[in-house]
Amino acid sequence: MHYNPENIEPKWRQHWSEIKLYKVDNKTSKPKYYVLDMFPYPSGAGLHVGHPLGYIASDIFSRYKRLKGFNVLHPMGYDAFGLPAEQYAIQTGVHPSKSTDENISRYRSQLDNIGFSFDWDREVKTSDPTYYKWTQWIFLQLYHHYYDLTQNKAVAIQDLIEEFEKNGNTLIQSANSQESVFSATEWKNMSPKKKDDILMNYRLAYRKTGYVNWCEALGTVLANDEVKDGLSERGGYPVEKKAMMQWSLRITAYAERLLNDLDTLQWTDALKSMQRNWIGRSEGAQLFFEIEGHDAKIEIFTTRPDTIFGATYMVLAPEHDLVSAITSADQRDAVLHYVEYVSSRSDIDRMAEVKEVSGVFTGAYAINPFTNKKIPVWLGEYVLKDYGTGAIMAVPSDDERDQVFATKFGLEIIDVVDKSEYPGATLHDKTGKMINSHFLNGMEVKDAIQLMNDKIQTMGIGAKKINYKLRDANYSRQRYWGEPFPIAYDKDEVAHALSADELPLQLPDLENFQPASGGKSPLARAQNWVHQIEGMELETDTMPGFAGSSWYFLRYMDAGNDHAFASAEAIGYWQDVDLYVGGTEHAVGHLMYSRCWHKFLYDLGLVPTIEPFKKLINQGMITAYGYYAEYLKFGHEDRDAMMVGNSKDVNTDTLNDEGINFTGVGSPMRLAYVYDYLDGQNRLTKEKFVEYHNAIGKNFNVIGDTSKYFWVKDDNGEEYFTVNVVQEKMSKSKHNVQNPDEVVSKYGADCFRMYEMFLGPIEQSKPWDTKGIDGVNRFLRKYWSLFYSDKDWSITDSTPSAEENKILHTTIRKVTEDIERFSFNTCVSAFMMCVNELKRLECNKRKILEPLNVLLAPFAPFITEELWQLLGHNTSVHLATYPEFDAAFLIQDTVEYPVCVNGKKRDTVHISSQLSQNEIQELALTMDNVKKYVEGKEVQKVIVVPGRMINLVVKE
RNA sequence: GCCGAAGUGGUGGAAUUGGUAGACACGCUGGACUCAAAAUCCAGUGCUAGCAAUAGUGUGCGGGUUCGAGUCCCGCCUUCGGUACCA
Repeated sequence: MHYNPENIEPKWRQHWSEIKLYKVDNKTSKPKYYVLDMFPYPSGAGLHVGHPLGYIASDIFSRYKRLKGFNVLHPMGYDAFGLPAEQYAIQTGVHPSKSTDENISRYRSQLDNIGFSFDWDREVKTSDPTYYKWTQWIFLQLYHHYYDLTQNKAVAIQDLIEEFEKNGNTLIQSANSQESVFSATEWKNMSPKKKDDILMNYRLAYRKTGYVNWCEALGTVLANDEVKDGLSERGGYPVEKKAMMQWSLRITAYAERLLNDLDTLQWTDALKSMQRNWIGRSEGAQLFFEIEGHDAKIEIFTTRPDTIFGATYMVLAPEHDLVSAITSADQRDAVLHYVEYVSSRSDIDRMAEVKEVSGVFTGAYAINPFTNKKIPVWLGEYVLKDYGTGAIMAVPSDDERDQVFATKFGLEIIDVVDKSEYPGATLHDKTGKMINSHFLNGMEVKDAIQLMNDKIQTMGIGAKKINYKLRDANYSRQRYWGEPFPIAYDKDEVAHALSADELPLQLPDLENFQPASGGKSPLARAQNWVHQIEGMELETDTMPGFAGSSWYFLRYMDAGNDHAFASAEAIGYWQDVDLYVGGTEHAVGHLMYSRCWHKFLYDLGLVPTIEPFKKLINQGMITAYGYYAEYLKFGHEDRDAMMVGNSKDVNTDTLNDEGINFTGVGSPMRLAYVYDYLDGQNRLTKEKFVEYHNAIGKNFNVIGDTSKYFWVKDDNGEEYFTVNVVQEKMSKSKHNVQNPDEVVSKYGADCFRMYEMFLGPIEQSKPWDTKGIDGVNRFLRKYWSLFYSDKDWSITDSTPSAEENKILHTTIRKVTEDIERFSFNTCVSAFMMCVNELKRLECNKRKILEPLNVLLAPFAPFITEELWQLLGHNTSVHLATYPEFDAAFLIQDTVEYPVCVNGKKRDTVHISSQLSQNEIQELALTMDNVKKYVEGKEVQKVIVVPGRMINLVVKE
């Protein structure tokens, strides 16, 4: 019998599903282990070969843990709310729930095909009302709580109201955005609207003004993703920042805990440092500057109060609240113009721009509280509204960006730190001696900072403060396909929460998914839905993508529960995620939000752990090759202005002779599926281009008219242009999605699984290529042939030789170690070496092959199950016991040593492992090849690394 | 710009703690089997020179530490991910 996955795999797939082999119980005496994959967004392109990379790794680990005797929770579900389904609905009229369900069923069949050990009874779908009921419920808890800094946890808003009734807000220590102070009496006399406004400033889920990308021409709010260079990606219309009342989550209340608890996690240092930098804690001083002729003060935050004598101007973010109030009449036009310009710029553009700074003078002057000098107040796009206070004191002598700004606009620069005693120190280093700074002169920077902090406090112009780069999360989206807020507003715009028994608040059915007028969510079109509560209007915005994904790992513990997001018993048993596998693209966003929600639920006593994900592995992306031809621009009346070719090929001298100017490069043109038409140097010849265009290119908007292209002639007179090959994300729009089904139908799921692992380290990104898959396929057939010689079953019960045992136990050790460190590619190599060697020995012994079969089962679940049954078992190999490693089989009596002279290998020698270092040394010196290099020279030193190598240090 | 990661043969990659660079595969070359092909098996394969033994050289670039550096340090380059409304 020959290995034939087409026969084996469907049979076991069906059998395992029938007997619910992977069903997991919440009650068992076994130790628990929770392995989680980041759940996918079910896109219309289907699952591509990149998705399963992490799933296969986690599946191998889950199966390994099961064989080791753990009760393993390994679930899967769908992050089903999202923008693409809504856009598809706008284009086609197909309801997002319908397209999402279709995509999900496709994903499901693709996942099933690969043989994962998911317990599908625990599947979750974030867009399911039985799921988002609990997303809404958690939102309500956030709404009903504030963060108490004395207890350092979330506390019920009711307690806060009682405190206000007793003391106003004079005593309470909390995370808030309330600016004014009020007494108990004042509180009691406030209108319900006023009370609601104040409570909003304390709630963990609260409303404030936020900025969105507004596209007037499309009448809609755009995601950052949909904006390119200040224009909408669709249509190329102008986009500007627009202020809107938005829900926010007060994640900043948890900043300190999010930072400190990173230390308890087994995550990579890279990931932790990304999170630390994202939180961006800095200690400094809050400081108020008076403005000449105005009552308002400018609040700034600085980590360098010591440099205040060098603060020669101030910069406000163009969106700063004070801008319109302080702008002088003669600067008004310039300021308005500048604010309009900046509103078209993304935060990334604003931060990334270093060469060309921009700014405008407001006409106002602030007073430097220490020099009492008038300093001009400018606007600059490099100051962001949401970072710090949205205003800075600029010290051009000690900050690079301030320096560039001051130089450009001719602003005064005063040196305040002398770094001459610290050669090599940069502006970023907090070192040096203070100069030109009155009472600070001669002090070290560190001491000066401390002194200034105290001084600011005693002068009453500010205070020591800790600032975080982390910002409160914007939680509103003007979209249809997301969780509705369980919030209704009365006629005074006072927010009222729905009660828990009114949940889920379901999405209304719609036929038109276009945004409603004024950039409102499509929900505003469902007027009956909006007004379903007498005298109230429901919130029409929906929650963002991260809402449902911030707690889904808890739902898997008890997926069907209708009384709680999960029962206390289930959560008590499963506790937290032991191993989380997912992409680095989620390194900050999703992981930060999940950690925050988890800590909030911890404060409420609903989860027992302070962190949700103990250990985390980042899987790399599988990318695809993309092929591009550059658009070249020419200036010549006889030719079209745009041609396609490659700027590398353009000889500008020749062009100029012909009277054609090469004027630059436009955005490149994608040549989908062009691979088969390229030659070895990635050149596309004119002849091949025509073939390509007729067969494929014309379907992908590739221009067919060859005269529009810039052709280069090679020595043989062949005309061509060069195609650039790049690695890029797989996506439907790029037509580069590789479907795993195709690979599975050709080679089988076992082969697909092992090949994905064989491609390389799990955490590395790599392009998809099936070039090497034959090697894995050969391995599986070779493995099968150990059990079958030709047609006949050949397993015997005879006793294994020492060599056979050594091969087996070497493999057990290697594979086990490598699974534990998530190095699955080297596991596959180890299996290959093992099978190569057993094949060489014609080994067909049960005592070797049976344990090997269990060892291989997590990687190749189908072939091992088939062979397990043929070996005479009547329960699944996946319920077997992991083979034990026995070191006794690996004892070696000789060791092979490389012998090096001055670090270069000159010979190797086999030495008994019993020999002493001295004996080894003497032996090495007698070797012919060594003598050659040592002769006539002085041997200064002999280094023997036991079991590793011998090095002779020789001097001329 | 800022934060994080990666860069090793023609290709994917291995080298776990500073100790034989290129394991395991793909591809390629030659051979066996075959009427032929597929499959399978055997041998070779970093680069340069040489019939060969062998020598030199070699882990993105430039320096450094060390008996010894792919691995550690300093300075760069390129690519990828994130940058707060893609998921």
